[in-house]
Amino acid sequence: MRWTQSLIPTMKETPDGAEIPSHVLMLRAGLVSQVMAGAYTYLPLGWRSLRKAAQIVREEMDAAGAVELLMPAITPISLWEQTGRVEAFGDVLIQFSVRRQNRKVQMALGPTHEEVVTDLAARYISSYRQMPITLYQIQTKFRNEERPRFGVLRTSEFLMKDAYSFDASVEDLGRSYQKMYSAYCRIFDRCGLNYLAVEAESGPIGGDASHEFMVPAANGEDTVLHCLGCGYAANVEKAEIGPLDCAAPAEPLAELRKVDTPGATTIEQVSKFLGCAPEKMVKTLIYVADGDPLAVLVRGDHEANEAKIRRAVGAQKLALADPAVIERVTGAPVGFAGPVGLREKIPVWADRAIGALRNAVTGANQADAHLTGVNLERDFQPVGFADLRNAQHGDPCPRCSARLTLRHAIEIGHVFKLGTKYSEALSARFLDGQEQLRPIIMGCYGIGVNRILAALIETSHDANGIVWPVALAPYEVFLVPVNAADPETSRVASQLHDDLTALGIDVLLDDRDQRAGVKFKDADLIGFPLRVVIGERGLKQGKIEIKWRWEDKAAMTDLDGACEQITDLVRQERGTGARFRSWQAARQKKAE
RNA sequence: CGGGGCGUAGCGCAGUCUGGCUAGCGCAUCUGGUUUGGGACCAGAGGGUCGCCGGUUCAAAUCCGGCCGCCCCGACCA
Repeated sequence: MRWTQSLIPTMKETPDGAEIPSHVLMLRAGLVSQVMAGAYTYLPLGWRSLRKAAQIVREEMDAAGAVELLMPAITPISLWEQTGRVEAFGDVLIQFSVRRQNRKVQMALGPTHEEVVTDLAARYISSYRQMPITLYQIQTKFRNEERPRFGVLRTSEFLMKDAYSFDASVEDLGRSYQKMYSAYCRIFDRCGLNYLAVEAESGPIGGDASHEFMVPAANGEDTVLHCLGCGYAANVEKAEIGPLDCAAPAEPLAELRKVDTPGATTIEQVSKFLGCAPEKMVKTLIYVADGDPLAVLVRGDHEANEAKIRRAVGAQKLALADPAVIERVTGAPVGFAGPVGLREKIPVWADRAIGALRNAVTGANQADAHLTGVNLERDFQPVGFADLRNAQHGDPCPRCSARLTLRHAIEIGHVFKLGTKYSEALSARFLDGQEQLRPIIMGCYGIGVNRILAALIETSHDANGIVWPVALAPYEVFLVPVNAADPETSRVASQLHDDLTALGIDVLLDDRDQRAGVKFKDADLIGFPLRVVIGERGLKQGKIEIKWRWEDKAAMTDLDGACEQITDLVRQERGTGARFRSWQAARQKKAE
């Protein structure tokens, strides 16, 4: 391809509104163009990279034994009604209706395809002999994001690989799941991503039933806890907390005292008002679990974790109580709840860290008042202690007790054991070997293909621009004729372009009538892995220049045989990405 | 949906507070010339419903009201 025949609108300046590196660089390098909030055109270069990512996904899914199909993006609303997900998705589901003759047909744009694929399975899978089978597609998904942001990281329309496994037993599901897990590792390895497979909040099957694939990045929306000691990694919603030092400090018990705290309803306000640290305070949260109110105590500087609470109290449904309920059970408006005296009215659960508090500050269950000198046993006694909070940076690892590291990350993939939720709702049943009719056991597996690009750029750029691995680069080789007006330069460049292209190398020839500096800047900005420069000086000695994007120095090589040499280099790097990886590793080491 | 910011040429911005010359600058584009290894230089040219609607005024990019759009923080996120 020649530059002048493509559409590559690179920009010198950062467009107004773009902040994070991936967004800035994708716009500046002419990969994407924004159409509206949350919707982007993939320009020729961006589309090439996106297709390469999709192709890697496709190859590895095929290798793992999954079969590709394509389901429609428009779906009948009735399918979503059957599984109750019209309500579950709410405004995220993009619904619309069309007129057909004398009736209206209600539809939704697919945000994911469990319903459609399960309906398909219900029609065609009726025997255990047809399983295991895993179906997948690479398709545009639609979700009406409340607030699209971060460039292509959170958009209302995105390319997703979604796969669904169908098994006759939980054991078989485990094998299907493991195959997908391994395929994901190969996919992200091939894409040159530094990722973590983290434990995520699991579904109905429990155990290690869900993993998210995360790329640690400063701008990631997710939070993961990672143990550098043993490798344990989990989403903050899932992360367990190791044994804590629960011995109460050797501080004498203070007198229980009520103090006026007018208008101070938050931990921050009370902390400021009374001059006490948040970690000396008890946050009392009133929840409603399956219809019954209960209180949860966590330390002032901790965050309650609803999934852990739900598990601890054995509730199906759990939500923070509304103000009316809070006022009824505590006798005070929101912001003044405390454990003292609450036990007589509702069950009180405490996070384990509460056990180590001495002379704490809590709400007084009375408007504009708090209690100081509050102590466990003397003043209140929970019905139980459990791990009820989100893990924090520095908390002990549940496996090895080393300290957990908190990192922000971009979620690029998710594997999940679904169980029978959808097969039961949509009557996808099969006959087993004992002639019993049973619901199919499912798993689902998603990859955000756009996010592969964004995550890569977010973690692989320098001051000059993107640094692509060969696997994802829009073009593998960038040919720069220094002076396009020089006939010999242009002849050699053109020949090299044709020869490399014929050998199956993705090459872009910068045939613009521009000064060399402009071309070099764009080469670095877009980040083509291998830059080949053809200049008059070198040509006089029969030499051209070759440089990897991630290296500082260029190497001169004989024009004679250059085509083969370039082809070899690209092919090696295609296979292993070894050069890219070692640059990444060196860079990471430097950063630490 | 709460809080904040922004909207002027393809892109980045100044001008708005304190209303008044023909709405300006840099980049990009076009023409001619000189250049040609890290975003060249000279001369000239084209390109604008100042987000939209309404109001105030002799006069509105500028003041007032409403709306729309974009970005950031928060809430939400199968």
